[in-house]
Amino acid sequence: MDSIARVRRFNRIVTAEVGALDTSFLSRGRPLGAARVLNAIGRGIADVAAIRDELRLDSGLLSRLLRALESEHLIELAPSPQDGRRRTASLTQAGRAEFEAYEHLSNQRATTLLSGARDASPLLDAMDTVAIALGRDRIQIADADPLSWQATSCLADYYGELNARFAAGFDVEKSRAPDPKRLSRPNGAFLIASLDDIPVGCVIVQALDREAGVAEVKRLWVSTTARRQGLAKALMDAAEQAAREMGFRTLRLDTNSALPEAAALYRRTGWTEIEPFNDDPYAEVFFEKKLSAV
Amino acid sequence: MDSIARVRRFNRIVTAEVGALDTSFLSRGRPLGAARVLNAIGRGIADVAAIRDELRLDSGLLSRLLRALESEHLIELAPSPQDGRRRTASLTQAGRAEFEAYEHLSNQRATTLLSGARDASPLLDAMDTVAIALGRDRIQIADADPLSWQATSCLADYYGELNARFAAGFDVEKSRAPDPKRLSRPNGAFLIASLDDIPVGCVIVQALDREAGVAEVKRLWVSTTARRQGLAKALMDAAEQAAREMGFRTLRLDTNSALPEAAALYRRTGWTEIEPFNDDPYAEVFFEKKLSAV
DNA sequence: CATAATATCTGACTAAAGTCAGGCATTATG
DNA sequence: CATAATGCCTGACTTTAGTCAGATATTATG
Repeated sequence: MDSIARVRRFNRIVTAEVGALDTSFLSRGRPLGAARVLNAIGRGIADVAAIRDELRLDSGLLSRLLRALESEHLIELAPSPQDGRRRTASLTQAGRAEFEAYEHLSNQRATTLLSGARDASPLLDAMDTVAIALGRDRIQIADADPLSWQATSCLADYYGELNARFAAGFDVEKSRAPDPKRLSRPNGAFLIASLDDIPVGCVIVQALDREAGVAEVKRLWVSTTARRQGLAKALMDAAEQAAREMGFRTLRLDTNSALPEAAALYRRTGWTEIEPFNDDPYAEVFFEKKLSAV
Repeated sequence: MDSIARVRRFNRIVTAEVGALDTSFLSRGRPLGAARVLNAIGRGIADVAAIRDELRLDSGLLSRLLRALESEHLIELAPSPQDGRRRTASLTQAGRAEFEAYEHLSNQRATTLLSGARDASPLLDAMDTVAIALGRDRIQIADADPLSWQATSCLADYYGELNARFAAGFDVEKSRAPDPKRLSRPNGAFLIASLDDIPVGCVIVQALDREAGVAEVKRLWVSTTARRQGLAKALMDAAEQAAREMGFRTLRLDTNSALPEAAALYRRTGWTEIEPFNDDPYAEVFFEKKLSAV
């Protein structure tokens, strides 16, 4: 079937649905513009310039919207302490309550949408796939706390996938699990790719031999909903960059033949196969890459 | 991860994308409202009341938008022949060209959107899944021409799935393929469930023994992107209804143990297992259902 | 310290969208 | 056939969104 027709059907149907989203923004008797500004402030966007940037509003228009919210006693405006020309907006108590009311409406809408399906998870996966494909350009890779929920959730998904892919399953206990304490710079890093705070992939860099300048790359994972977009490559590039920044000159990694696309990526990007450098029961193939200078 | 957060991320990202859709509607220097009306008329929505209904416009507002399009010589308005109070809109030649220009922009946008992905098909499947879940209530089941592209595409997908599911594959040639000539009422029917003209499932009813009032149900198929929403049940209900309307009192069908969810549905909905009634090589289990009166 | 640059606000606009009470034909109904 | 109902139109509004040229206050810079 024609793929353009499919995209357009998607647009048509989702436009109608998103129109309903606007009504939830309108249902509290406030114009859309004012509701959007209140929302941005509630989400922590405080500087007037930042709001203008986020919502792409004209300076004059935003000024008036802010005054309207101020006269409703929902927000307060104060000059920025750093720069007296700038102004910073914050929610009053009433404003916080109003913001929460909008949040509640949005959550309700999301719940209603899911409640129709007998099993929501294929729908959620499909939504993730679409959102990630459309928001591709906004995916950011950054250092993360290895104990954060984002990191934990990435690892859980990674282990789940290995368990499904390996003929004999995967048991974290048998594997050389990364030590959170060794995952902060300059000894290592837990890098997470995320879209709007939701993780879509990760990779770990961890010192193997500090003196020799050797580090190891582990836990390269990309969400099933974010694949085929070059994200694994971007994560590996970020890992190499992080390793260079921490002063490592050589990277090593091990992998398993049940993950052929990973090995293909390594071979494609300058890694060469080497002799085993550990006795991890799940490690079958070993790679090394010499890093060029920063 | 929190499913509500996932739905809201989807909404956020898709809203931005759909905003871009508006710009394509605006890029021809016509207000959005007028462009939407032109579009509706181009899509065949002719009656003024129908346009009002489709676009949820106020009678006065639409009247003005129509006049604006008329003064641009893009549309013509004429009283309806059936009812002199009603008016019917149609595109002039210039209007048709303008409509096509909008169509071209929309198609281009769809193409751009797809061009980012290395492999568009997971994205397209995800879009279908989302669109079908959101448009669930608008799915309609109707008789179709067995030679139409919709019917052909349903059967092709059905055969493809059997081929993937059966250990030994599936060869249409070996199966008792339905005869298009026997698929029009009162001898049979090819029912298709579709959303916005795009097929999402099908089922066939075909006479087995006219005198005895026995018909057969075949080719029950639901698109992978439309499953778990009760569509198979709706198609079977429609098939039973069609059979009743054509005067059949008994329905039979055969199925294969590689399709356990189908057999489960039949058992759940009043079908009972019977002795084989044909020698189709792919038929392993046979069912029958007596139809109650209309 | 004068001047330029920056950040926001104000006033005076316009365009687009939407609302609503009536008006005028046309059609349905007792 | 008179009356009611229907379908659309008109005029007179309001609200929302958006634009833009200054005004004002503050901060940076030579």
